[in-house]
Amino acid sequence: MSQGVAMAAVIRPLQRPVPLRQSVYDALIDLIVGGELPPGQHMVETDLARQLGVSRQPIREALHRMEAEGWVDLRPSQGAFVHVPTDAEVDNLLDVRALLEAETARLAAAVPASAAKAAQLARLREICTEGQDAAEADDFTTAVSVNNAFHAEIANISGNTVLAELAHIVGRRVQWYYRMVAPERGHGSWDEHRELIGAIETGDRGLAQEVARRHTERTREAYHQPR
Amino acid sequence: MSQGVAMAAVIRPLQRPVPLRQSVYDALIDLIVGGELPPGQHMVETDLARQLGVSRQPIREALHRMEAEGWVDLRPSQGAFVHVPTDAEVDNLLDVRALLEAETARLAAAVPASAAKAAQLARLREICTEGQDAAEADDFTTAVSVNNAFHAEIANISGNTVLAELAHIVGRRVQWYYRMVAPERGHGSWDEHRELIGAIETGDRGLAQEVARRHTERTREAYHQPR
DNA sequence: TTATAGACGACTGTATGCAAAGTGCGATCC
DNA sequence: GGATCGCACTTTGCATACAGTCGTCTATAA
Repeated sequence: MSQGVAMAAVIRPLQRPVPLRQSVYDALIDLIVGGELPPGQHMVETDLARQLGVSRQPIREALHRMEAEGWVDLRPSQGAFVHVPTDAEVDNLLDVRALLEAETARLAAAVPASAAKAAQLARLREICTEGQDAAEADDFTTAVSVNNAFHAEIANISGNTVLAELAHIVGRRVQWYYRMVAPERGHGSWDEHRELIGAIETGDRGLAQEVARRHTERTREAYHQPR
Repeated sequence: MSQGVAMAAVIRPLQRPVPLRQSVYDALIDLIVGGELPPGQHMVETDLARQLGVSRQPIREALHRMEAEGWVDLRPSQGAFVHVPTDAEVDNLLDVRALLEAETARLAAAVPASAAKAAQLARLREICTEGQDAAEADDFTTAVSVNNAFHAEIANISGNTVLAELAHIVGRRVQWYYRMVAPERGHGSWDEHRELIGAIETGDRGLAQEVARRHTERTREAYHQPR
């Protein structure tokens, strides 16, 4: 059967020009996570615009999105301030993350075995190896991004996109908070990650849920450790 | 003890001038939930601006926030379209809501009894009565808002503000989807609500969690009912 | 010296303008 | 008659301009 376009299977929606607001959004989050913009900092639109070489408009749009995701607080007629997390809020956020990650893992374990799932599991193992390498090399930056990729992949397997998005947003904020108190090392518990993969592979929902929850709890302990 | 300002306990941060974008945001959500803007509808900034009597700027800002919360899809250089939920996505969202509401209820049940909690429980019962009245009067609009108030109050009791916010956002979207398929009646299961209150009051975490989950599951059944 | 009123400066909120990208329609050619 | 190319219109993306508000600093009076 001939089609108007050859190789239709390979053609994808192709990447439209990335809006400036998106780049600005990414840049600002990096600045916050990286610590250049400390909590409580007043983010003056004009300054940011000049520094990033754009007008105030994309800056504002990025800030609004960041407010919706909890990165900044927007006080009317005063502008944007980097969000200052209280201890109680960090606890709350960790609770939520535990909840979301556990459910994600449970759903992923519930997915019946298939060729697609096998491929995703293989990808998970691959990510694990990368993470371990980064951890051993004390490469914190890639360790973080690899960790994100790991959880994103599990969310992928689970098949619940809504849950995946929420987990992603919450996860990034947790990483930010975590980095503020322990900037020097990632929680390189890649063995736990492997255990989780196993639980997902064998389809043991309860175990997957439990392992994920325990894993998240460890972050809380690390956070509350006396420093 | 005399203070510079009398009645300090009553004074609150006071309401700063509400930005236009906020009003626009509320108005647009009402339009979507109310069905004036059907899913897939192209929301032209200029038209909305003229209809609401403001410039394009506040419209854009509201649209960006609405995208972050899943109300509209923003296609680059094409504009905003009212989000079209797929059946799979509705299921996903219902799963997430079940998860969030159940956890909220569990946390609320875990809060130790106190004068403050007693007052909140009383408020819950009050809301229940209002809801039942509205349901019996077939006043769907207030029934919905009362239902929202009910869940918001439980989230309040739970003390986890992060969870509360998430539950609120997800809950509103569920109500929208639900209303699209069953515009004529609310799910007036106020007896279940009362059962939930009881579980929270006696501090039975497991029961509270279970009741909340069951309650949410009923929504799913109603949604998938052949129509 | 302290408290208060006034004015100045800075920043946000809103509106408008301009250029580029996209879409749809019509003319044209096979 | 059908498909394709090109043009014009629509709409967004970004920039700029203006007005209102808030915070602060200073000068003045008690």
